[in-house]
Amino acid sequence: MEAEALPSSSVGQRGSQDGFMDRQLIKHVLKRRDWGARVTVCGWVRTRRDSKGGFSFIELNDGSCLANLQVLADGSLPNYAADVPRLHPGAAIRVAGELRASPGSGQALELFARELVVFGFCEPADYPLQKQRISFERLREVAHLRPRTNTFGAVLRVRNTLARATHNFFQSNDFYYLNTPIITASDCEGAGEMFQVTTLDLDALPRTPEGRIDYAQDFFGKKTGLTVSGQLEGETYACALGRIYTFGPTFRAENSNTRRHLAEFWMIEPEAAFFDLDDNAALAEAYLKHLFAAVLDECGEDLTFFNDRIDKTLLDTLNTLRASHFSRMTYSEAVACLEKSGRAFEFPVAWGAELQSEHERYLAEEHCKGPVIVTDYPATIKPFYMRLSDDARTVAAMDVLVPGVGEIIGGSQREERLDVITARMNASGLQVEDYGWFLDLRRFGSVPHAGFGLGFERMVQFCTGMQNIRDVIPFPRVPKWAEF
RNA sequence: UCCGGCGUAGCUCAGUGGUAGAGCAGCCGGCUGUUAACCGGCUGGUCGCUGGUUCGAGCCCAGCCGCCGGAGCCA
Repeated sequence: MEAEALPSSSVGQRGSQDGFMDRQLIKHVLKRRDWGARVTVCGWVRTRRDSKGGFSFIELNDGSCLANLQVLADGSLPNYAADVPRLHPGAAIRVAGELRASPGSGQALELFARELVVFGFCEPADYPLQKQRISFERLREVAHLRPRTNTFGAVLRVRNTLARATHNFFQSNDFYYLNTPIITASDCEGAGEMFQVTTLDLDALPRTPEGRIDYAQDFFGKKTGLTVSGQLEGETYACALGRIYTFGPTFRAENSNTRRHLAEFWMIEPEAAFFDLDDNAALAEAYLKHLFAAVLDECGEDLTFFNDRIDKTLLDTLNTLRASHFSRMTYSEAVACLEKSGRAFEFPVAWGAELQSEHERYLAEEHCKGPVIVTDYPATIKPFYMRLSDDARTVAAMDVLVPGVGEIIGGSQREERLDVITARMNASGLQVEDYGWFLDLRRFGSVPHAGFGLGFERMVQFCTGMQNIRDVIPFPRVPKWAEF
């Protein structure tokens, strides 16, 4: 092989004319078939296999896709003997070379290295990610390194596609992206416990003459916390601009220890004026199906990986759902269905009681065998802001239940009648004066409107088959865990 | 928070009262256009912590800590 001089790539040096354009991402390189072309890639070594014939195979991954690029490094490299034997999993390198058809069976092409530069070696004795299988539980303890694994790289790529598809869907349906506050004094009733935000000295709390904590001296002059929902603020913009959606972090200080709860998670909350419950359900269904289609169309390689390694039914499920019609039933119909099921549930089924997890699971996983939208819940088990129906027993609530994950969406048509909502607030023991601005929406030009909240991580779970929600968010926050 | 399970080598796990084991990883050697590479050897442990029972505890008991699953709360 003739030693042809290649222009030295500038990564890690200054003064490049082309900037980042002078090296390629592996996902693009893997599609090329222009043998002999000069290519420069940068990435992390996944594994190395040596031939005593004087050359080595290096599996290189740069995160741009699941697949690795096979690099062939041989003795014509001046630093072959010095550097290549030290390239253990995790080492970071740049390779410039020529594309070649691979004679081996596992890959169509390989990069024959003409230049190999090591950015950083990776000592195997200390590096947690070796070639052996590692449990997800263990990987949570090395959350700064787990994105270098196949699974977590794939999760992030799917998550990214879901985020982009969320914006695409709402933007193309004329919803405005609205940023609602992270710190708020309004507690969206029924949504959960709030994390308190304060600058008060906890060792020397100021007190009022009555002995209570004097929040007038706190940073905001009142008691504040991290948002549990942007809904109330979202309604204000929906009742002005028509259609909005939020997509931001949400915080719940519940001591929830399950595979589908986080203390910090991301939620998408569309809110639309002139929408009734049926519009709301139609929006939810269209949105979910848009997301299924997006990951199927854009994340095929990653979904195939999840289908092979995590959940054998994933691709079938998503393909079926993208073109399906979601089941719909009222709460009353759901109760009747559960009663007729002949199942011995741990918790009794009765009209007026909450649907338990086992009930929701039966409806989604066995009766409907797919997503189901349950509507018109008893007013007594839902928050004050949901619209009271004419029967005065139910509210225009809606939950979307999906197999495996459970409740992925909760929403409602909002109560737009001032007299009705104040009566319900009083009945719930809420101080009407605390919600003045919220009630103004019902006082001035009130309109029917509706919205819902979708738990983003639950959607990522559903689209990847990942069992534990802590593995679909980069840095999970749960009780007793806030590392990284 | 409640119920259940688990905690042993860097990782994944076996070991049910009598001198701590395997596979993988690592290191050394061999072999090979390899691809979860393979073959031989070597290295590697305060058995989560504290206390108790016992001649003797990884194993039995109690408390604590942590993790996992289920429930509740919810997205």
